[in-house]
Amino acid sequence: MASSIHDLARHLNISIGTVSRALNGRADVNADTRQRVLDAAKKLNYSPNQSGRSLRQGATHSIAFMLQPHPGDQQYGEPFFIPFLIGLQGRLAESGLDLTVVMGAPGDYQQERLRRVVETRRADAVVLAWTRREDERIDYLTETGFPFATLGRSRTGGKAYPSLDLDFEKAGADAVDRLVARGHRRIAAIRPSLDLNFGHLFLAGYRKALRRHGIEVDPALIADGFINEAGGYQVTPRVMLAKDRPTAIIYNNDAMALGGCKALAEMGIKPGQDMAVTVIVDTPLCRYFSPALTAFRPALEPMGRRLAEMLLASLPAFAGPEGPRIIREVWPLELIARDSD
Amino acid sequence: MASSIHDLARHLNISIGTVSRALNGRADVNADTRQRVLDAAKKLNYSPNQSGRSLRQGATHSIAFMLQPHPGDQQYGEPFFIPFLIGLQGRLAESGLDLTVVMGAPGDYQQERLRRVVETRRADAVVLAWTRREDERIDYLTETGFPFATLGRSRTGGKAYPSLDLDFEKAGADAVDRLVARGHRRIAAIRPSLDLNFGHLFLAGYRKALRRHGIEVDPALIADGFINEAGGYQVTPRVMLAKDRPTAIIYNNDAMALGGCKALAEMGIKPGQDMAVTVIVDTPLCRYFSPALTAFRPALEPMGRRLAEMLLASLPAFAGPEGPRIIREVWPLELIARDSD
DNA sequence: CGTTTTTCCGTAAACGTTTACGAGAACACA
DNA sequence: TGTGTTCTCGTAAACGTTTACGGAAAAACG
Repeated sequence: MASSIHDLARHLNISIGTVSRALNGRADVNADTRQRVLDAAKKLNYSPNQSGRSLRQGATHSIAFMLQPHPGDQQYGEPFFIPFLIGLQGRLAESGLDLTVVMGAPGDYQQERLRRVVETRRADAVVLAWTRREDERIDYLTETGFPFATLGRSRTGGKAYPSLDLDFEKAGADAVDRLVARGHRRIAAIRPSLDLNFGHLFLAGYRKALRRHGIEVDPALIADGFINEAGGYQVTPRVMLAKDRPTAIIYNNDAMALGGCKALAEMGIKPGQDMAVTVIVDTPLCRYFSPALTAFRPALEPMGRRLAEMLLASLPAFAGPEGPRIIREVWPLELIARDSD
Repeated sequence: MASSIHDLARHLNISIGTVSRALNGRADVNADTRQRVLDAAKKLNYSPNQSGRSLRQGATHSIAFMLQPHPGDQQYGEPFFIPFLIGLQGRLAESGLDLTVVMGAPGDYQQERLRRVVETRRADAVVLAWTRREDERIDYLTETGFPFATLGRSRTGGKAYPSLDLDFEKAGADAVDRLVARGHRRIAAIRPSLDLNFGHLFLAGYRKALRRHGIEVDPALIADGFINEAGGYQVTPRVMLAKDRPTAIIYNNDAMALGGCKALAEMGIKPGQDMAVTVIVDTPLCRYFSPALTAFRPALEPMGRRLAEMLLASLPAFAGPEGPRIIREVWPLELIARDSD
């Protein structure tokens, strides 16, 4: 069916070794025979069997991205990644690497799936997202020495791996600054209840900024819930019960903000009018919601490209002459002012 | 580093053949030795090298989904797929198959990428989406005999492959019926200008329903544009120029509807008030837009599961005792009435 | 006890590549 | 002519599996 390197060799009356060398552009092959090999390859529609190559070289030439839907979050969490993935695959393709997204079922925190990818050597490296403060995936990968990079930081105990994250701390502080400048002093913060690292960072920035403005941090104004619409809907009433009601709410997440606005509406409170609402991570939904939600926007596609470069730099096979390097970066979020605050 | 079947064999003082047989559950191996092998495998943390297996068996045990961002459509088209992919991978996993999403750059219509997947035998089958009326990918796959299934139909000249599609024709007709019942007679239709098959189906249903109601089809009320927000924004004014203005617009696509609503707003026309707006394929954006858009919703996750089953039934290695079967199905879209019409 | 069957396992080939090694031919140089 | 160098290519091993085949040992049978 599909032609192998043997067919090619037989057809040209030449040894398979020479064919392989010609195809792979090695120096020790006559320019003339190389051309003949290339022509024949095109004619016979030959392309090398990936399993064969991988087996021999011990490399798959593909990078795995672990995509992990959150439970009940089928709609929101992942669109976020598409532009990122476009950037990632674009850069990887330039280095001859494929990007394969390995899907998991919602819920299981992909530890098992990750093991499979690593142990069966389906990829040369993996890219992780939704990093947690304590992330067993990172522990596992560093232990086994399998190459990886993360979108998002973690609380790493001195482990070194390429990572690119957004400056959620600064965004949290910026959000507070902006609200204070507009006269607010009772500012609530709502974030996901999971151990997701960006939730912690956001809250740290929020706290720091409040203190800087001489505003006491009121625990009654801080809450967390499921990272989806239902979570925002459930948890918003809680901060509204504070004896001194908030006049502004910062949501860490678009889905939670949407659920929160629904809860506010049911209390007769109009976002952008009776209540300032800010979202940390912008998505298309923020833009089209009514009122349009003020949000902080990441540059997802460039981030994808950049993380690919960082990962490549850490791989011996792709690193420059100076050898592998580990890079970590934190990128800013851009404020997009809209109508909700 | 990673343990191979040889390590296992050496450790147990047994031949690799026996180890392999034990691991693969073949009958001709003593129950006792099998247990010893399994224990050792767990202890040495052994798992088979995928490249080795694939090479020997001629099968990769993975299915590829070709994800193709549309140009300028980084935000809208793909979230659509996530629930579908969840269903797809869920069912495939039950049969021991991995789902890998191969990303393409926006723009190139993935013919080249598809070739690579097929020729380098990176997957045992592929799943296509965004089928066109004339689809060269389908031609290519049927010619080469590579197994595949499609989300969406095509104008197949007698070619047989598993496919699952939504009943866009009926949705188009239903949309018209509903608008007519609400007193509209000047109904516009806006769809993507690409050769995407669902655009044709939608329009056919639209036309048929109009005729059934004795309403003449006015070409001035039919337009197409880029399948993104800018496209909807650009093309909407065109139908508004008809001498007899429409009182309702059906959009084939959420992004185009959003752009269209923006155009309408700039003309001082309020969707849901001065103009009925209906969208064929529902997404979260439709729900959160203001006014919330009436739309037709697909059951994406079950569709994913179903298409996986259909694909499996067409693969000799997975088909039941009756042998491979080719199935095609068309699923209904459910009307979600909201505020825009 | 001899013969047949069954059970279990080792041997080795095969999948399609890449690559270290060596050898023959051509060439350069003295 | 003899020696050393450079080009080019063939040979064969290796990557980690699976599996057809055959054979030894054990069991069953008469």
